[in-house]
Amino acid sequence: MLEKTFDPKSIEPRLYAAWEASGAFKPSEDPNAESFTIVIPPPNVTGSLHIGHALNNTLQDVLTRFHRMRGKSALWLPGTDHAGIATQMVVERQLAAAGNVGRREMGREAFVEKIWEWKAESGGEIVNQLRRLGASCDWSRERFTLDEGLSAAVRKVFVQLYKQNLLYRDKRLVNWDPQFQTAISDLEVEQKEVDGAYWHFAYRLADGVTYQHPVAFDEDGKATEYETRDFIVVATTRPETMLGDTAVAVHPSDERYKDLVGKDVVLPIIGRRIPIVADDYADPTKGSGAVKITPAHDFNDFQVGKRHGLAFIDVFDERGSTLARPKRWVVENGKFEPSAPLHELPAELRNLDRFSARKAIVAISENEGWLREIEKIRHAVPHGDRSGVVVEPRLTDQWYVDAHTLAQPAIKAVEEGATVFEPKNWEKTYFEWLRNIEPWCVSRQLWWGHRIPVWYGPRVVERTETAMKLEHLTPHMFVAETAEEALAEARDYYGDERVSIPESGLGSSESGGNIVVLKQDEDVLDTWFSSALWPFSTLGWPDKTADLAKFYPTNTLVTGFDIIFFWVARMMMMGLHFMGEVPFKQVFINALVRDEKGAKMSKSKGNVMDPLILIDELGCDAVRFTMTAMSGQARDIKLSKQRIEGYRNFGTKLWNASRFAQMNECVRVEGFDPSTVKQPINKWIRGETVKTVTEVTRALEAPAFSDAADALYKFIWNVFCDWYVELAKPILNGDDAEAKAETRATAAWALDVILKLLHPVMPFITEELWDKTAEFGAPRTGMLIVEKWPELPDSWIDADAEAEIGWLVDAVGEIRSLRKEVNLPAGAKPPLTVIGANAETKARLVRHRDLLLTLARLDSAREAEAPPAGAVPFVLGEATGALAIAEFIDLTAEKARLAKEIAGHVGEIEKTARKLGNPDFLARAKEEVVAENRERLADAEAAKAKLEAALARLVAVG
RNA sequence: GGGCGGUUAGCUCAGCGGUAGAGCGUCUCGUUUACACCGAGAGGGUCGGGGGUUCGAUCCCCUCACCGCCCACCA
Repeated sequence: MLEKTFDPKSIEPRLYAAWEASGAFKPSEDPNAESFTIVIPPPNVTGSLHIGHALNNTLQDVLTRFHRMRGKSALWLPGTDHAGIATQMVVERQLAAAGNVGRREMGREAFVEKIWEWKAESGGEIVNQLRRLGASCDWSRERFTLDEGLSAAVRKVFVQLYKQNLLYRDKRLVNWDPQFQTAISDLEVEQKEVDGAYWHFAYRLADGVTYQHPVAFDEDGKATEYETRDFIVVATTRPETMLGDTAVAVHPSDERYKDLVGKDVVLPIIGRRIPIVADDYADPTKGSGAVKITPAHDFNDFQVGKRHGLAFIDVFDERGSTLARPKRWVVENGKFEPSAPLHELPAELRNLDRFSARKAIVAISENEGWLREIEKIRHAVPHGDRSGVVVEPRLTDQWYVDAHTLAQPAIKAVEEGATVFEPKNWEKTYFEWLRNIEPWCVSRQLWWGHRIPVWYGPRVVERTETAMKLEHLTPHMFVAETAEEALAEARDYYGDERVSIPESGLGSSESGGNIVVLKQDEDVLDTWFSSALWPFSTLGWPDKTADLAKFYPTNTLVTGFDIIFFWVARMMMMGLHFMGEVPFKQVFINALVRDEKGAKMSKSKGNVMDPLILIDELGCDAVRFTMTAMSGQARDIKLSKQRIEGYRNFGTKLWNASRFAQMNECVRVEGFDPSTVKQPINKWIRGETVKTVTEVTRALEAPAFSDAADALYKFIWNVFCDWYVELAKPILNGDDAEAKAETRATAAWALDVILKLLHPVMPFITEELWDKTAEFGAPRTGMLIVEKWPELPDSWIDADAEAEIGWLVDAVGEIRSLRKEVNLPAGAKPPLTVIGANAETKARLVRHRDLLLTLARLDSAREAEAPPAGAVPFVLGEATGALAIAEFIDLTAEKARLAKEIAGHVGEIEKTARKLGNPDFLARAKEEVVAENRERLADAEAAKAKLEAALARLVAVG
């Protein structure tokens, strides 16, 4: 016998182990089976399962289990992401906490080794947590983005893109994170509103130049008063960069400064002369109309600097602290050339962090009298999304991917429907970003990641037969998939064997024996560079593997909208470029889980709900059902524990229905054919089951997860438990052996279908019941996880049975409702009389007398010509039902009840009649709608007549 | 500044052209041997405001208000 409740805690680990051991998670080898593939959005190795993962992975598992049961060769490919910055950060923090020396003191090799150690110890945590969620991933295919295979794929992609001119090295401004001391991409920059100010500075004009500047205006905005100025006012939000100013720009059409273009100003503090240039970038309506230009510290100024051939002066080091000697570049022939710094910073401004430098410069400006005004403002300032510190635009050499070129096929594929987003409106977001895409900076100055496969050696500038002249300042690059290949290329380039790569142990290590020593690029690649290859690198690319042939392109990608740019778009670009086919046919965008107040869950807010704790408390199935039910198409999900409890109860309900079946010997009958059943309730539940199979199948195909959850919930609870089980009781307790046997078999059959349909969403409880119910009846041939998905014929829906059971359900409902309204004690069992019944109703009354008596708690049910005295009437189809409850009736209350009900019908009659009286409605509305309204009117009138007759009798008696 | 969502019962959300739905919560009743993690019943909404299209609008269009998110920019 089943226990009274389901105990998830003891069952989940056992079943999961059994599934895994059975090989059920592996795709079937059946060569005729169509494939169904999902690649997991690889969680960070540092991560632990949060509620967003729970949602995302539940949906993937529902799909995988569904398609597996449908006979597909279903592969859900799992893995984790090395997550460059995040992991490096975590390990660095741990080392510090353990009192270790810092990463720099430790050195690159030792530090990376530490990370690997850490990964081996605790990196797999999230993978075990996915198991707790019931994820039916094929763990034998698990991948990690830094695996040798995936690393080879990364190198191949890098080299190919380079050779195709789609990847290049360039010096330009990047978003620099001074905390991590690395470049980051545009996407990793977050704009945050902060309090700031415009500092208005007066820069003195050189050579004693003066001009007339308007200071008062009339109503039309015309200047009425001028003052003579020997300075020009510029405003800035970043005073600390002024030491790198190389110009002041004014708009070419700005009358105020027309005569100053071409003149110089003297940069305060330093005393350096910088030109006033005319450039459209300067906006005459903003500030003073003149803007200081710092080409090495601002993206707009960078462009201005290039247009005017200005020098680029970088005043900060990699930490964002002031340099003693600012670095200076000039552009020659379109290339940045280092150039000698023109000056040093005054001693008191050296080696200050950005924020101290700002304070110091503002203080100086105030003391020296060139600070004109401080205007407080609130403005958006770029921050590193990981570090949270203010990002610094910085002039560095980095590797860039020509995203614009790669984006075009990715745009086209979605336009043409090769890949479809669900919900579709996310395509707009996708297009918007891809159509305005900027070059993608893929190099990172980190240690944890894929090392850039580029080696540098000196450039040959002159070659004679006996000697060559080498130049080291602008090195030659050897871009190759391996050190060996780079070495070979280099030997070819130098025409000499005496080349080595010491860190790879390649080439002669004899000191002095080499004429050239190559050095590999220090940087690593953006984590998303390797993630972009995920759908094919995990399947074995660049090798032409069987997996790749079978499982690419994948079917559905399930992910959050927050990584459409980071990941989805980039996989599209890389997949199309290297595979020639989209990486997935459908992108299902799931919502973001928020707390019950709608706030994003975050550790700092302390509102996180830990899915593992919820699984412990309420069971995995309950959490999964909640995720499935709430994954509608809204943008965010507000999760509350109560909701999960509700679905835990749902599981218990099913458990108890099975228990009921067991107690009543509803065991599976081998070879049972539902099409042969005779009992109306069995025909009816058979049809309801078919409808549910159809609906759940449709919903999971779409996928429309919440529709599936909804259909399952309603069928199992409101149809099977609330009605079928109740309707079956009299037969199961009765003497009709044949009907009893049929009902037992039908109940067992329907439950089996339920278990199958519910399995993708609630795998544990269904598998457990599948197993337990096999202890009786016919044995199972295998586990539910690999059971065939039900396919039932529509012909099993029986309209007559449906109508008949519908009538019964209505009758019971009417009587129950009535009993409450007249406050009939629960124990009272009045007789029911039905007046004016047609032949069918009379027959039903006989057939279902037992059920009516039980479910509506009646003493008797019979058909009669006239109602007994003191009976309370209700409408029952074409007939009138009456409960003889004279002793309980409050005559006044009963009159009021009838009057209220009649009024309801009158209202409806008026409304419907008005509609039907409208010639336009009759002429233009659809026929069915008109017919429906006519019927509604007739029904309402009939009901009203019956109740009026009853009321008349009541008045006569009273 | 550009874009995308949202505004429906106390709460969380479905519905998206033909008489307003669910779950939870609330209220009433219930020892009917599957289940109190239950059963039965009830109450509760001028579907954010205003226009328009239509025979008919919660649903389509316009507009306003508020809330949320994304992108871009601001010397």
